[in-house]
This record gives sequence, C-alpha cells and structure tokens, in this order.
Amino acid sequence: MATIKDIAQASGYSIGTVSRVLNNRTDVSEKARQAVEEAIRKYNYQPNTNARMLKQTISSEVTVILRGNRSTFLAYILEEIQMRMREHGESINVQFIGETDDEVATAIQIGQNVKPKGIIFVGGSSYNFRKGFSQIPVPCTLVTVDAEKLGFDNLSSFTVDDEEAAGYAVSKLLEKGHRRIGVLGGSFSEDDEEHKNDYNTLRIRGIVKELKKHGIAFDFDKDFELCTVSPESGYRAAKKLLERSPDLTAVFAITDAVAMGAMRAFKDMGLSVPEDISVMGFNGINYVKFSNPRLATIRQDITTLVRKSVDDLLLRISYASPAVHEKIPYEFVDGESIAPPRK
Amino acid sequence: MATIKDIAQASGYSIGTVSRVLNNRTDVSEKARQAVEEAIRKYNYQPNTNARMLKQTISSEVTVILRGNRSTFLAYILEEIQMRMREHGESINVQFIGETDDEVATAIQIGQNVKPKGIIFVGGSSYNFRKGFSQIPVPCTLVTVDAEKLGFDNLSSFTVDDEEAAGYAVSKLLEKGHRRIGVLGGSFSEDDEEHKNDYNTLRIRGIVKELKKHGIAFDFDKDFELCTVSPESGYRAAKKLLERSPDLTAVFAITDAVAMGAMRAFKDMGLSVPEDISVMGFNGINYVKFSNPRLATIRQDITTLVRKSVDDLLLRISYASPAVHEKIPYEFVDGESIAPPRK
DNA sequence: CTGAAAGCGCTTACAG
DNA sequence: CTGAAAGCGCTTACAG
Repeated sequence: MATIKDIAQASGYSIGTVSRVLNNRTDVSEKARQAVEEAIRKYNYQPNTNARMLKQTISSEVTVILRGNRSTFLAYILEEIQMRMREHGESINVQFIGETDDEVATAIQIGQNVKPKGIIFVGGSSYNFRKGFSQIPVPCTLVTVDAEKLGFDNLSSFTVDDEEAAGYAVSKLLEKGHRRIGVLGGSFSEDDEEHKNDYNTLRIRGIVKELKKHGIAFDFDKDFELCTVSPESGYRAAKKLLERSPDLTAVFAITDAVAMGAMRAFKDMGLSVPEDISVMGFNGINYVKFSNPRLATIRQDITTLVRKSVDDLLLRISYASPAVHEKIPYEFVDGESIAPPRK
Repeated sequence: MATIKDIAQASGYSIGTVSRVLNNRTDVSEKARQAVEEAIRKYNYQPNTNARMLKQTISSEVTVILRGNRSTFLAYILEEIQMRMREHGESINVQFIGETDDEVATAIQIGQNVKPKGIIFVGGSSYNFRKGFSQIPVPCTLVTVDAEKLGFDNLSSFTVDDEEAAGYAVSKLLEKGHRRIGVLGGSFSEDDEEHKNDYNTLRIRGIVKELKKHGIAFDFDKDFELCTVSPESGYRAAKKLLERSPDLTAVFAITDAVAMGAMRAFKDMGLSVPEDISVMGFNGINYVKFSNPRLATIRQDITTLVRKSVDDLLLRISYASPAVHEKIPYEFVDGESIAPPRK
C-alpha cells in the first residue's frame, strides 16, 4: 500500500506539498499539483483515513441512528439516506435502537467511540433532545420530528406536518360520512413534556382538532387504543378497540404497518373492510398498494425528505451554516380500505 | 478529552502499561491493571480509535453490504446484524447496492477508503466472488448464498439450503393435489457461470427436481415468468403468467414480496386465492401473517442465520480461524393462500 | 510556493 | 512485569 511518502518521492516534492494537494489547498503551484496528482494516479494512492483523522480527532463518517425497530418505513428511509450519501461519496455508520430507547444517550455514547462528523436521527423524541442534546457538538439532523422549538443551533429537522396531515386524513373520512372514528396510536400526552411533540401526539392532536371542527368530541377512553408500530400490535389493538366500541365505522391507524394488522384483525372478526369498517393508514409504504383491500393512506415524500436532510447536513459539516427546520410535502392516497359507512 | 497520557499519569504507570491493559494483555500485574482501570473509570476515558487503527492500518468497523434494493427481508437481516454486533460492542458501516450491482467490486472500492476489519455480504452472486474476491484480504461472510464451492479461506457462508427448501415448498403444493404449478422468479441459468449458484437458480432447480420426482416436467416457456424481488414486479409477472397459462392452479413466488404482488394481481383479475389459485411464498417476512389471505411460505430462521454469521466473523477477525459454511434451518408455514385445486 | 519538523494518540519491539 | 522510545501516516505551524 502506497503512503504519502511514496507519493512524495515519486512526485519529487515533499510530503508537506503532497498533503496540501490532497487537501485541495490553494497555496500549491500548478506544476506541483500536477506532478503530485500524476503520482497519486500512478500508485492508485488512497490516503489513510485513520491517520488523517488522528489530527482532527473525528471520524470520516456520518452516523445514522434509527429509533423504532422493525419498521419498514424507517428501513426505507435508511436506504434512501445511504444512497444519497453515496452520491456525495460519503459512507455511513448505522445504529438501530428500540422504540423506547434514548437516541440522544445512544448518540453520546457512540460519539465517544466512533466520533462521527455528523449524526442523522431517524425518529426520536424531543424530550430526549431537550435533556441531553447539548452534549453533542457535531452537526445533526432530526428526520421525521420537528426540532424547531428546541432551538439548538447544530440541530436541523425535516418532517411532514404531522398534525396537519393527520387532520387531513381524518377530513377524508369525514367527507365520506363517518362520525364514529376510532384511533390506533402510540403513547401520547398533551401535558407530559416527554411526549408533547412526538409524532403520536401531533397526529392525535390533528385528528381531535379536525373532529372538533365538525362538532365531534373524541372520546379517548372508548375510541382510542394503544399500540406500537408493528402489524402484530396493530392487530391486537384493533381487536380490542372494536370489541369495546363496535359502533365505530372507521379507524385511523398511526402507521401503515398498524393499519395492515388492523385490517387483518377485522377480517378475522368477520368484518369486511371497507363495507363494515374503513381503515386509514399513514406513511405510504410500498405494501399499501398491494394489500387486500388496498390501503388508503397519507404518503410522505421520502425522497424529498431524505435529499434535503442529507444535503443540509453535509453542508453544515463543511460550512457551519445555520440549522434549518423544514416541512416536506405529503399527499392523500386513496384506497379500497375506505368507503362511506353503512346506513 | 482524556488521552492515554492522562491515564498514565493518574494511574502512576507508563503509557505502555496503560496500553497493555487496554488491549487485555496478560503481561501486566494485577496491581497495575487495577490502578489503570480505576483511572480509566475516573476519567471516563475512551481510547482514540483512529490512533489505535493507525498502527493496524485498518478501521475498527465491520462493513455490511446489502445487495438487492428495497427488500424487507434484507432490511430485517440488517437490523438483526446490527443488534447482534452491538451485543459484542461492535459498530457497523452499511452500504446498500442494487440487485444487479457487483457487491465484490463495491467491497474492493470501499476497502480502499473505509478499510473495514471484516465484511458481511447480505445477498450476492457467486460469480462476482469468483471473479474478484481474491483481492479482498479481510475476513468476510456471505449471508444467504453458499460459498463453499468457491473455496476462499477468508470467506464463510451461512444460508438455508435453497434447493431443498424450495423443493419442500413445492411438495406441499403437490400434497394438496396441484399438478399445474407456475413459478415467478429472478433470472437464473444452469449453464451460465454467472447465475449457476444464485438463489434463483437453486430454488428453481429444487422446484423442477421435486416436480420431476412426481412425474411432472416443468415447462419454462409456459409456466415461468421473470420478476425481481419487489411486489410491483410480482404483480406484473403474476398477471402475465396467468394470462399465458390460465390453467395453472398454483404459483410459487421466489420471495414473499413477489407473492404479495401476485396475490393482489390475481384478485384484480377476478380470481380468488386460494379457491381459484394457490400462492406460495419464500422467506417468512413479518407481513405474511397479516396479508389477506395469509401467505403460506418457507420461513428462514433469521435469528440463527445472523447469530452464526456475526459470531463467526468476529471470531475470525480475532483469531484467524478457518472459514466455515453452514446451512441454517427453515420451516414450512402454512397459510390461507394454499388449498387443493378446484376439481 | 515549498520543505523540515513537531505532533496527533496510540502500539509494540527492546531492554531491563 | 514495566518503562523509554520508535514509529504508524498524516497535518500544519514555522521559516524561508
């Protein structure tokens, strides 16, 4: 393996000069640059990343932390992130953590070992950020959760407007004539600092607001059932919900995976979707187009979400530009899983 | 940030001794070890990975290369790998590449930058390995493809016996009384060196053999349709297949995702699964339990697959033990998607 | 614009 | 069992 010494020798310049052209510095003569580049090509020389980083004491990678296990949606986002990173010639380090783990604590711990030059959080809870994020010095981006109110200058965020989008989804059910709408969602709270800005709370808030606008008061005790993001959990929760409130004519599921489980649960209860009960999802994963019935959902524009997230992070790693907070587009995708309620 | 110097000073020993306890070497007195560990704890000291690796000129990470985009199955394997790695205190670098990209060429290219201490290939084609793998010096593991015949001493492999498992799946269809079984699969070839050992070829070989055992000759022109691993592709291929061969009573789909697309296609053609046509999947992803109808499939034991793959790789990274090639268990999961053919 | 030299934080023969 | 010292491959003031 060629080292900087070999290149220095081959080019006839010192290792200092080689290092300078390696780092694209301007204080190098054109002649020297060409000689060095020639030698680099000839030897197919690759600088040793570890040695470079020794000085800078940070690693060359961006770390991606995904919170929320087994989610097709997050896995899809991860893949998009890696693809976009690759377009920029960057490689990523990946960590999956559980739905209830503390992503910021994880990041701090990782920071001590891997020393990433930037971190992308996919999913997370603003409570954890408020509590611990000040300990993280590198540029970070939070994807799918709004971090504007947190006010950290090294934390950007990109997300759909969960509250608005969920309200929009419910308006589609209302349009069809539904009045008795149930909700399958994760743990949320309007009071608790920990959950106040989680997507669960935001979506539920959007739903409740939209219902209220139409003169419907949402009864949490009767018409809400707790679940995680898996189809298994959606299945169980849907069953419980409908056994308790059999007069519901539609169900909003907090994610598509939950909706898939719910549709199956209803079928197993001897109900038809959408004749007996309508089901609405959220996210727009691939499978919704192939489920039976096809799932109506809110599709997030993941490509835009990821492109903006990655580009912004790399920009801030290189140029220390300020953090930004952006909402990305979503759209309603109609499907066979919703229909007007039975008279 | 504390460095090895600080620890040396605090412990009253030299940096050499500190380094020795850091590396778990035996030639250190118990007294010294305790004093050093005490100081490490006190300062919450984390060795600088870059500096460590400078000597060894390799990075501290394992790289995982996933070939085959957008596959829920692979994403699930990835997550399991990361979890298992974390149990060992290891972190991973991840690369996704397309279904037709060359994973070995990618690995070589990555090797020049990231210098992983080991590589896990999830999916891949033995042709690419035969062609380029000799250029890769670090311990590697190929998951889901058998590499035994390749004979590289730094390449282990863990996989189900695709040929046997696919044959077994078909035997289940035969048991139900099916004689006209179609296949949706990826490109394969018994002659072409490039595809000879791909899972597509192996599974199809297993199917053809099993059919033959029962006196049925598989007609590739009529009863096979090409697809990739996505539900979209499965949807299109299933439609084409059944339009061409409407007398088929069962279809074997090369993956669960393809099966999902196929079931939806049949429904859109006005057919009932399994009354008009049975569908069998392969892999055992989460969603098969919640599809409508529930998909019958071959479930691979991913937990075992990943545990063995990771443990073996880490072992070989540390101790240069020989490469191994193991088959992992699978099982038939019955489902509503298969039934006896209509008389 | 260029080179010689110090130094990044570790590891590892070498000597004792 | 331990310490002093060389060296891993780079970067970056410092001098010129």
